[in-house]
Amino acid sequence: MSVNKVILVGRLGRDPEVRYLPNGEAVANFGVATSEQWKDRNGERQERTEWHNITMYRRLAEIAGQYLKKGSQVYIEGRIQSRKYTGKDGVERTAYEIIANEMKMIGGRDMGGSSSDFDGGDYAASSSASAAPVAAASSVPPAAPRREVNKPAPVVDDLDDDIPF
Amino acid sequence: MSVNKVILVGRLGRDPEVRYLPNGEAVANFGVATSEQWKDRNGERQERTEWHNITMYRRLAEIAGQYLKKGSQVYIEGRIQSRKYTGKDGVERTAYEIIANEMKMIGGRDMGGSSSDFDGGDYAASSSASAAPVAAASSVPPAAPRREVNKPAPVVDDLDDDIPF
Amino acid sequence: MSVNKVILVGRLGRDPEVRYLPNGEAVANFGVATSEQWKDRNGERQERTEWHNITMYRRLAEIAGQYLKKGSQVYIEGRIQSRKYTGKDGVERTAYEIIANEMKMIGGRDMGGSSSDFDGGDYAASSSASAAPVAAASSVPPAAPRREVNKPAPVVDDLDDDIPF
Amino acid sequence: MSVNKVILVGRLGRDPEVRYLPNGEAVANFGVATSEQWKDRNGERQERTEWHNITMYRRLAEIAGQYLKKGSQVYIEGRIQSRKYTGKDGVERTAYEIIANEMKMIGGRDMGGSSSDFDGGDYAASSSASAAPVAAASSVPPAAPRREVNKPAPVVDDLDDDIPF
DNA sequence: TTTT
DNA sequence: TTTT
Repeated sequence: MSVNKVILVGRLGRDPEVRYLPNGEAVANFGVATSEQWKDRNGERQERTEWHNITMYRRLAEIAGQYLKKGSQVYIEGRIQSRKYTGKDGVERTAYEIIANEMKMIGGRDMGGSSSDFDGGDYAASSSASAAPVAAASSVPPAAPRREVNKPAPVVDDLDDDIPF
Repeated sequence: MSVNKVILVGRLGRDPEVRYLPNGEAVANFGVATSEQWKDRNGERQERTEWHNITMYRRLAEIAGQYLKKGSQVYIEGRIQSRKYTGKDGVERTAYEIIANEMKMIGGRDMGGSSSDFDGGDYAASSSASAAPVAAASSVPPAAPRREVNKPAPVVDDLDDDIPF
Repeated sequence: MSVNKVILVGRLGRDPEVRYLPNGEAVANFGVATSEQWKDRNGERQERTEWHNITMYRRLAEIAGQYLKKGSQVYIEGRIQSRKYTGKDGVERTAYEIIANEMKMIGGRDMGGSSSDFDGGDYAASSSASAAPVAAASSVPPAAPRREVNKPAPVVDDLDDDIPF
Repeated sequence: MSVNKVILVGRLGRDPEVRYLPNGEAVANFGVATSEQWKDRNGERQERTEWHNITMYRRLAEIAGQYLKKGSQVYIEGRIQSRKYTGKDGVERTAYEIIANEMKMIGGRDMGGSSSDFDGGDYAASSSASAAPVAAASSVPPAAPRREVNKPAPVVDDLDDDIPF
């Protein structure tokens, strides 16, 4: 028995990148920034920003592609997952990402999200999605040449690229 | 405004490693395993274990050093923090760790933890600890040659080693 | 957009009480204790126990009925929900309960739970369960004369009793 | 060992009510609404709103009094606590409230909160506050005749009123 | 009592 | 790469 839970509230650095697995399942990737402020011992205001790589599958991925935009503020629940990969430089590294199983749009108004088609909402991964991790390949982030996003999202044959995030 | 929160329940893979910063502050590092089970599309039982690198400071670090052992089951609350470092091979990598601000011992009994001196308990990082991240150096995990643990923990002069975790 | 999330780790005060709605859906009710200890300003050790009324539906309810027992340690995730009811004394009161959507058995071994048939596990409410609250009546806790539990659980016609929890 | 944690994101129904204990400690009370939407079996859109009674102490209470307003969107972390009281009608009831130990203002802009003096921020209860529950009396909500709020908050002699929330 |  |  164990628990591996992450709760984030932050903003997207870019529009989500949505891709499709050979079996038709959608996969969305995007970064979410959280930042903390504090005063150091000299009383100086400090800030530190952390970028979280988010991965969503299926319906959640599709919703992200439709409604989330660069700058959108989101509440995300998920789990931490690490993954080994070999970079173009032939070096093995470990990437970590948050596999989301729940997402809620925050703040609403129109920052990142056209209020005309949508005004806030919350979504959960299908039960099976949350229980059954998809094959490793599916959680590999987009390759070097970025493609169009939120558009006629291309069906890709192989997500097994060598560059993470 | 943002939220960066992690909740874990899992077991330690080793005894915690406790070190001391030049200013006398304790820093504890240890790994916690969480695992998930699921059935794949062929109905085969699958399991995946994730190892989380935990970092604790100050009082929480000292308590970890005193009461946690390899195999101990713990509840941990903290935040995700990443950190760039250059390995011995000269390659730059990013490590992620969980900076804990709360810890509770679970299950008790005698698996990992002598019930004679202690029977469960919960601890929170001092408010300032949670608000003010210590200098980056302090969150660097132990160097290659492992030292004694939970013992007359040595005061180290420099935590700026080049190997993470 | 809003978030209403509760995370509990505690022990059951009794075996779960499982009942069935007219439509065949299972409903489980049980109390979980959490306690906090602290030292008051006189340095005296204080303790306070809180009892949480847990409600589970469907598969989660059935699993609770099968595997949870008085004394079992559980991790529960859910939401807070209040409910007005009128007691036998004709007085209206408000009860609050935790509608669980995830449950994990902790600690294992044999305290509350026969390790022969089971060794820990985690369960999530079906997506629809979490999305669609059942009619108010279904969340009403068992009436005064306690019935058999974890057994050939009786199909009840009406859960609209007037005593909460 | 146990965990009793609540995470809420919602909006204040009214300005916080801040009072002071005889010892000078501030206590803030306010309601936060969370709501869930779902479609029932007839495909009809349903909504249910839950009101959570929030209690904050000390610095957190003062910050709430200063920066939170009716309509403000907040992230709150705390624990569930119940409390018995006898109403004016002589009937004993149990009230539940969320004792907050962390609060973050969300969304910013000017809905509920003058962006001139403040633009988002996060606050944690002092460590001692979170560890040591204040005397029961202190968590009793405001009595019938509402007093001024967010103003020269009066020092009250006794919070032992008989009406909760 | 909030908000969309 | 976000935002205040």
